[in-house]
Amino acid sequence: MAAPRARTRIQARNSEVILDAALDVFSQYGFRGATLDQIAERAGLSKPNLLYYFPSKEAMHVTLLSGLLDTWLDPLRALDPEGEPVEEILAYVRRKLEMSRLYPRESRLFANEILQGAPRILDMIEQDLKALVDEKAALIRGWSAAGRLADIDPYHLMFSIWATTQHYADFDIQVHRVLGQSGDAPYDEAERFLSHLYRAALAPPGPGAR
Amino acid sequence: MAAPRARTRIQARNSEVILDAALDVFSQYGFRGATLDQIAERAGLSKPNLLYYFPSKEAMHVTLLSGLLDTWLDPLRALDPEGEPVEEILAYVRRKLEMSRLYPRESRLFANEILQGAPRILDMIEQDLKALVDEKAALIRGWSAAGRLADIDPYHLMFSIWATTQHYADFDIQVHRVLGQSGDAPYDEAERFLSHLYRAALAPPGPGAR
DNA sequence: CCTGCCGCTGACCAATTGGTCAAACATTCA
DNA sequence: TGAATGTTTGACCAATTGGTCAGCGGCAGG
Repeated sequence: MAAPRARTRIQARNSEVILDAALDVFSQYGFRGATLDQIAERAGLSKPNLLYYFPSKEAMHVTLLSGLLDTWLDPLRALDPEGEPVEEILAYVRRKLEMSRLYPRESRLFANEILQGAPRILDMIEQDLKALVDEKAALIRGWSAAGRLADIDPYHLMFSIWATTQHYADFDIQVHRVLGQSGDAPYDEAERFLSHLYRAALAPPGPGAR
Repeated sequence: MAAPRARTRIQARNSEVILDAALDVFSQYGFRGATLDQIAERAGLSKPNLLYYFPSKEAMHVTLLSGLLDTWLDPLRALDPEGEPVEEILAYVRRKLEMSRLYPRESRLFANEILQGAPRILDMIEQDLKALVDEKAALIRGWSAAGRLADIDPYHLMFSIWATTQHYADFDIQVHRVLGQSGDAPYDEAERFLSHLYRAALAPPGPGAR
């Protein structure tokens, strides 16, 4: 998911191995709780070797985070002003849920960063994220005003979509234990549930609503 | 919120001061990322003094967590089988949102623990939490079967309620930055939004639905 | 006023932390 | 093949970590 700079084959491979291991550890323990020894062990490399590829622990963390927010927002960017409002938002929910299913570690890395006060991505949140959200919020408000969507707060709609979809990645242990299931089964159920939830809440108050 | 054992006045006061400081630090950095020095500084006590009241860092964490899950489930326990289904669930959402507003640190402590794999509360989740959720899920299914509630998966309904309400505590930095607001204002908007969301999704398919 | 316990602390400890470095080893390419 | 370049590591370092301990102060009850 992250694409490190690399000049040689070995650099490309090892940078990736390191970032993958770092993602494992950072996403579980957060930046402060992670140790280079843990990352080194999981990467199958020596600690000094990690520091041959990255100048510091923080550099690994920044590398992981910097690419993340961008990828994370792709599903929202894809919200199409030309599409049918309810279906567009439902498709967004599905894309977001798919992100949680495919990239749970990235979701947890992000959650950990926010929980710790977002020290390294506060700027990005206030700039890029806010700008995109404002844009899409205006779009959704337009849909509502045109009667093509229920009259709903677009910001809190997005918060709820983020919360419900990321929940399956961030709290997956709880989800699996409560359901007594394992694997990806919860995601299929979640998709059906969330489709119902948002379809019902977003349906426009048609002139002669059935 | 937590009630430490205490024999003398000083013990009662200092135990509470320590747990309050520990909650600050643990909820932000997680168990591994938290340090006794941080807790000591925030509590205004010396590090050895902390360890006079608690035998170890882990003991503080366990003390905080042990009381937490119980309190955390109170809103769900209060779901009344005798009540009107839709209003009962909406009241549950409001209680849960109120918990996030009043106890955001506790919410984050819990989130951190789950993110790290719930090493200290997995048992509680599989026992107490699962039992309560199963019970209430059966109740909700009954309501649906009786046509008093939409036919909806009760487990994922609860997941979505947890996710959306706790989001305002766990991701509050993001929420505030995106909204460009501060203080409790988001909570009032959230209550209106979530009421609409769940009312729409839970409304039973009445025989002659209006 | 003295005795005894509770509360508190400075000094200390071993283990772990992120990070350095010189030297050894491997690869590439002329 | 050999020199230059790229890769790896053991040994090491200072700082920080969670935790110990002997002793000191202060308050309470006799």
